[in-house]
Amino acid sequence: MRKVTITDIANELGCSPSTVSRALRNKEKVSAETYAAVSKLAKKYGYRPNPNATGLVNNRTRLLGVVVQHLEHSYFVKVLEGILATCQAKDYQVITCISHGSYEKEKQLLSQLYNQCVDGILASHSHETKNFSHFQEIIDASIPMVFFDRFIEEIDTQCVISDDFDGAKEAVEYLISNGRRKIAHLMGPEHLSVSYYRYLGYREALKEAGLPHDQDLVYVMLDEHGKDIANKELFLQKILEIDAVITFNDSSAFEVYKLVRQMGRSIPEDVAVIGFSDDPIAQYLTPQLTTVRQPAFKIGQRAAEVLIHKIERNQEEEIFPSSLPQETASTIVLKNDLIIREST
Amino acid sequence: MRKVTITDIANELGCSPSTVSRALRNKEKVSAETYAAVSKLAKKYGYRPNPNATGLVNNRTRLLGVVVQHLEHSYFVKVLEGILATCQAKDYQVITCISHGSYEKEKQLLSQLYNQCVDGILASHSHETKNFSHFQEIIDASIPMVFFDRFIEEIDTQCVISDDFDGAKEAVEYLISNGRRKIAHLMGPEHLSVSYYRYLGYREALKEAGLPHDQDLVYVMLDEHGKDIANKELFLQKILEIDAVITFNDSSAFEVYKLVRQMGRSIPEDVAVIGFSDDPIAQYLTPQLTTVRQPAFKIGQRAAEVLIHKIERNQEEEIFPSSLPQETASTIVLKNDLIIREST
DNA sequence: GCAAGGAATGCAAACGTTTGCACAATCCAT
DNA sequence: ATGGATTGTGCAAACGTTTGCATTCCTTGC
Repeated sequence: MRKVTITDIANELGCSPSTVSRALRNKEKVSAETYAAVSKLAKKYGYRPNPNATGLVNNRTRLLGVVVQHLEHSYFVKVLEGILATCQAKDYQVITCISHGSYEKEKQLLSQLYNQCVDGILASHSHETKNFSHFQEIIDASIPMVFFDRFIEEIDTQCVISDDFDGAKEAVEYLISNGRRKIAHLMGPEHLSVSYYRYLGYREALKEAGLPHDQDLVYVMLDEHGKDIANKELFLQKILEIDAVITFNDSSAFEVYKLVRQMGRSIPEDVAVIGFSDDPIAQYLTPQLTTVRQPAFKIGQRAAEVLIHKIERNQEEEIFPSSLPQETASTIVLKNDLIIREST
Repeated sequence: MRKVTITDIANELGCSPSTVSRALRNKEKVSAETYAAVSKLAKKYGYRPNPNATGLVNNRTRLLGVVVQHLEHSYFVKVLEGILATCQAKDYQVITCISHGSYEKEKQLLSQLYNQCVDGILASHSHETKNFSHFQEIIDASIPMVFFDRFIEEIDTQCVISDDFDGAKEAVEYLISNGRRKIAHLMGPEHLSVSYYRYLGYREALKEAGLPHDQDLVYVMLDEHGKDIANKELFLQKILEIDAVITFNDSSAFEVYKLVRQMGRSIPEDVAVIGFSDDPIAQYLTPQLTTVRQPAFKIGQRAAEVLIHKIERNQEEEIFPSSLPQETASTIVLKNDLIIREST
């Protein structure tokens, strides 16, 4: 019941394992007959190289690690699907890890992946993480690493994100073009770069349209779903004056729906609402939610492509040292799409 | 930049690698001093065994494969989270694969996992799969395997599912206890065992309550989301007569919402609706959807536990052949919960 | 007829572990 | 003192590959 090895084939053929190895990887010269005989037997027995053995000698595993904070939002699931799609095509396997938003867990997961000898790591850091030295350690150990969804200033490596500034800006421009003038913003948790970029996009659109920026129209979510909002009472009163809201994500748009109704106003007639992400729930809300769709799948794909490119570049580098120019840290920014539905 | 090896430690200590190995695994006797010295150095350098090397000699990788048809329903995501939780605790890594509902892809993924030398596989077969020989081949190659979510009669191995019969039955009983008498069922795709069990549960509840079973109240979904229903026109007309519907999943309950409204009736006053799964969308519908919650996380946890138990049992078996009684194929059935919301 | 060159193959070391066996040193009972 | 356990350690093989070097055999050219 043992899997067939290169030695089994060599024995049956009466030649040495090295010859079989060479024939299989078609690298150095073997005679045409040997090549044919080996190929035939290998096919017959469905020979596959033992990844532990090749891993040991080549010092690579074709294993990639993914660290993500949770899979509750469909956004991260889609990113993961994108990663898996690319890895499937390029013949890498993916080890998925969830940090549950915990800094300690994140540290632990990274060190596990390091010990597992993955060829590279894709990560989106947890909410809780303020100190990024555990990522730096991985990079220092020369494990290629690419971040997605979240940009980390402190760390000098590649990153794939979506253009949140532009996404928010376009959404607000659309509201303005529909005649909305008093547009509020329900902003995400303050320390997240994504919250901030969306906020800036919102401001920029107002500015370009010559509308005043009123800080009283900006409110901050204290949790991921918008159930808890700073200065909620003020926001409730403001709902009577505004004609549109753009929120940080789709579940918080649902909370806004409730508040707007609580104040006796209707969507979209009195108040237009735009969410962010295009979570499946957007289509199940009444009215269906207009939202900024992030290219989640594509983010995953690109991130994996960048990582694999980096890995294979390193591989070459080892064979021909310094044949390639030094790669610079770069950030790939993908465009969002505004999906217009009934709430605007 | 190389990781520290057992030999490095041995050299620094002036002893042989075998001594270090023994000290680290604390197995055979080493002197107290050697043990202390080795432990100290190992800790100092953060020594971790190379998984390729241990994998090669022990013929195990602490890698598990998961094959799932997609991650679009939060159900499968939660199962995956459960699997990851157990594996995290037991120090296994998980390679996730998505079949996208394709039989060919499923075959390909299984053989990849086999070639990768995973210690075991967790799988839920794709919609399309009618022939299960590729699973049988894995089992014949003595790779431990456990199925979840879907039961396969043809294959003799362990399986973890939820009690769909009972879940549906309880839901219908609840409707009856609320005075509903003409209860329709929107059934899932016909060849799936889950569809059938839910249907049977529905019938059983009617029977026990002494209500007639009317086949005109049962309709079949032609897709996963219930946008396409066999005999849709008939169903529309029936909506005028019925006072409740239980659907195959939550997204199809949303379609039923639309149809009920289209016929000018209201939920829950005229028609109560119950879904299945407790997808997050259930809470975002208006009215919020009563649904049968499947213990998805727990299913994943249990499936992984069963698999790991099987793997470690096999391990022992190799050391002490036939010391343990033959394990029998068994099915673990977990209970569902009825989550009561506004739609009933 | 023989050296030079090339093609095809084998040998052996290496990757980092584990483990059966052998050996040396120590201990206790006779 | 002598013998047999007991204890700690090292040697070497094994796991399945890859690969630099050596070897063999065959051309080919003079």
